[in-house]
Amino acid sequence: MENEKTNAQMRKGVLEYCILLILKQRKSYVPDLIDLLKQSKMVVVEGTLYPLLMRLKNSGYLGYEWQESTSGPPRKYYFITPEGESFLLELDASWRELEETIHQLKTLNN
Amino acid sequence: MENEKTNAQMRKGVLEYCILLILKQRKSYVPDLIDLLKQSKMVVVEGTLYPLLMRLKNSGYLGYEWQESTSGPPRKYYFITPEGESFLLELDASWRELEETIHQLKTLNN
DNA sequence: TTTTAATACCTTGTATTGCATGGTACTAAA
DNA sequence: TTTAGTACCATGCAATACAAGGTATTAAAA
Repeated sequence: MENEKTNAQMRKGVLEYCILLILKQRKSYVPDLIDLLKQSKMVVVEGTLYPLLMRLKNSGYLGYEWQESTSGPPRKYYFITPEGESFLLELDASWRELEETIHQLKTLNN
Repeated sequence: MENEKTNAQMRKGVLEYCILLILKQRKSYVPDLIDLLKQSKMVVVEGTLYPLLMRLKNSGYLGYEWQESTSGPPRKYYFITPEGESFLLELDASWRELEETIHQLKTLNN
């Protein structure tokens, strides 16, 4: 149980990154995102996602558009903006650096 | 500047993991840890580290011993316990999963 | 001897943020 | 017209990283 907390914390840190990775490839609305993230073992709930999307939108990295649905209320589809794409490039670099860091720490030998 | 925040957040999530990776290989006291982490671009300050080490110790993952210093007050050297080692194995698994997750999300194609 | 500088420990207060919970609104079917 | 399903969003709490400041020990300088 202690482990799950740290496991969760690891995943938290890359949550924004994951969202942007997904939205780069397909417009999605919140239940879409939750499903996709669940498939990737990133368990996330609405209460986390909505504020996060709001922040990313307010930063100019995301936009959205409404789409009618045949089975319920309209859906808010988020998509990545050009600024979001370049932000994503930086996150790619951050991620690579982080991988490199962990690799280094695993092989401290001096 | 926005990037640095997310970059930092990514690194936060694996901070405990990094600490344990280091302590598995050498006993260290706080200024040691800060130096090593700085070399790995994980910028961390005392105010973060002390409470974190306290938590890990209280969870049984770390122990410590005092050592005299020739250049100042005695140092508190932390080391990893057997429980810490097995916790670390779980974190290794979490990290591998996280890498796998990101890899998957980068190649969503359906 | 007294003071200063360096080193190392630790605590407190603040801000961020993920999550649990609950609320509102639209659609379709019973 | 009521109920169930779907989707949006907001509020309050808890965890935690960090900034800032405080205490204690040692050694060297005054």
